[in-house]
Amino acid sequence: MVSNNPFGDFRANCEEALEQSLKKLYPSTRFKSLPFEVPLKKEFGELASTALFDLGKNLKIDPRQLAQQVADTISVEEHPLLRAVTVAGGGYVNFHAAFDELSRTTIDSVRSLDAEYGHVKTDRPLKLIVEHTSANPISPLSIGQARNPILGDALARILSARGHHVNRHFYVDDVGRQTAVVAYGHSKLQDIAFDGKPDHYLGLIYTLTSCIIETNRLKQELERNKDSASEATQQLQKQLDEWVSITAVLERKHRSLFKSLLQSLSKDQNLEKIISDLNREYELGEERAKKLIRRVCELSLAGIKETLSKIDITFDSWDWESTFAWNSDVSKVLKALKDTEYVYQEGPVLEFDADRVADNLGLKSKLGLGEDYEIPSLTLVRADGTTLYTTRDIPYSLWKFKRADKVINVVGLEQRLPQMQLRLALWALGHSSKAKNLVHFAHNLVTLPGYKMSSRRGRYITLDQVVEEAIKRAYEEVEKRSPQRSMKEKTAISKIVGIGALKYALAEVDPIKPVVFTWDRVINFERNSAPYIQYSYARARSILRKAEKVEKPNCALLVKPIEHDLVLILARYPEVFIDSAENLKPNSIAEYANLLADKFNTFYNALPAIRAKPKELSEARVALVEATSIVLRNALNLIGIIAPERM
RNA sequence: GGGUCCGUAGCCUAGUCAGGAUCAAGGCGCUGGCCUUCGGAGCCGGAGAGCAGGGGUUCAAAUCCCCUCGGACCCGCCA
Repeated sequence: MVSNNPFGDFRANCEEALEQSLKKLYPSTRFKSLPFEVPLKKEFGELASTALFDLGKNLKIDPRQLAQQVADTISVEEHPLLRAVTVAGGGYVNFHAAFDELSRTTIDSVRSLDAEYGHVKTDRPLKLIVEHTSANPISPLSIGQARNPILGDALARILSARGHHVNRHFYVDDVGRQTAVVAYGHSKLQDIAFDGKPDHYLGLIYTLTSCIIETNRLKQELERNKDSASEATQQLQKQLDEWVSITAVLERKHRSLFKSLLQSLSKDQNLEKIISDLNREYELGEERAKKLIRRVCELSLAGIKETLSKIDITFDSWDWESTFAWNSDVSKVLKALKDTEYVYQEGPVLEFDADRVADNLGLKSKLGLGEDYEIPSLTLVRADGTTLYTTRDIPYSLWKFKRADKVINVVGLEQRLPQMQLRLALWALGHSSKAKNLVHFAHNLVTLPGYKMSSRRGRYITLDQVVEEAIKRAYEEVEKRSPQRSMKEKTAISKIVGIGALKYALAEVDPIKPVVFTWDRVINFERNSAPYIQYSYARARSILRKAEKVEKPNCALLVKPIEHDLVLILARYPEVFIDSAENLKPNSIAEYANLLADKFNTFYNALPAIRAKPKELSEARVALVEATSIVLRNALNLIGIIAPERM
């Protein structure tokens, strides 16, 4: 029999058995759901129920006695995956699996479902949009942001394996001050040669331009306030000092570029105004601005795409933010919002009263907020008539919901408030179901020890750098361990291993927790890493290349504890997968893959497969190896990591 | 000041949402073994925490509630 969830079948057997038994013993008592848990020790079986603690308390009978009654009532013959039911502790009912049957079902199922094994389909397939990465097209992707594409891509793969129809969208954030800054800087430097990727070049221009503008602004402001020795002045001075020191570093590193940029910019009078004019013109869709800004965004984006394609991350749709500004979607939304009671004018500025929406619709507790917490208002329109990021995100969200039932925004933790305001805006507009189906998948950042990366300050390690280093280090490892392979093969392997290591390091940690960047952490080849799992896979494949093809293994011959362990882990993969997909937990797949690799290596070391005697045992073990290799590969693929045949 | 999140061995991480078993799980590092013909990026063993601290709820708390402490993030006419 082929099952897409062998452990789930075992669980169902246990539930049936317990339910029937309780019905027999206590016909009048109704049970809502019977609690089960996976025991920590092998001697306690494969699944245990704590249902009798509760019942015992209600009936004022020792739970242990009840458990014994239950165990006595159950006849395991009626449940194919059940071998024995025992009682332990203060009243646990322990269910022991019939391994001959469980092994057979599991191994048969894995081998026949192959790439589909474990990826149990949902009953309610949805059209989903996973929006991720969505980096500003003004600088290269940094390692600080790198969890976003890696987690976003893993989520998309997992949800798609779950049977949802998933589209991956990249929101190109081309509207806003930052693109005006880089476009302006770029426009002053037409013919400078730069070897390297365009996003790296533009990132540098962005930093240098920001630096000059910022220093300038702070100096002017200090000049204006020079008579008052207030706290504000001190603050300004402090900021200026920071920028001056940043400038010093940049000037030293990029002398000629900095010099020519400074020369050009100093000819212009009011830099602040130039930037905000350019921003406004772009938002209005004026040709001059379009020419300048689109050009730099496209250049940057080409570089970003190149980076992403290196790590095998692709998108179905590139959605330009400016589209929504230019096609009147933004103005329609603003008009609709103005018709609600939640928008008010504050001088020239338009504000959205998010707090009131939450109060009126009783949403605060749903949003996890205290009733007396006041949600800050959101500025929709600036004094100069331009809109803000979150404002434009409202029509974009509506646009996404025309194409999907549910939208998952993979966005940094620091944007919690704007993401919440965005949802509240949808509620205010009457789109409550859309608001409910808008999910902010919040993740923490990768930080450098001691400080946060900042592209404005030019303080970042690019993802390109890390990828390159990862591949380089992987090559050295391959060279060390498999010097006999051809150069071509070594290169191919080192890509798979290096990128795998990087992805795994960022995917394995709970997304909500920060990751502190160190090279050794992000490029790790030892246990608890992608290379370790990949190595286990390669070992399994190596056995399979040498072994004869097994048709009908007799899995009941697998009787050693480690063989049972391995079967059990394989059997559990579908439940791990379902939990990971339903609760958006890519890291649990990473964790699982590592556990499976661990068990496999123990097995590998303890028992021979090919040369086991008799032949039937060897066949059964080879089938187990094959099943393991399939599940290792399936799990790795879900987090975007390739399982190599050799390494 | 207000809000959200995090705090598990020297270090990194799982377990916390859906509370359970007198060894709290892995990895790094430390340490003692294993070159057993299927790949040593490996395997087997040892030492090392009682889950930030304190109260409470419960038959049962790392897990739930409250308080305190420490750290991160947010409270922009930035994104």
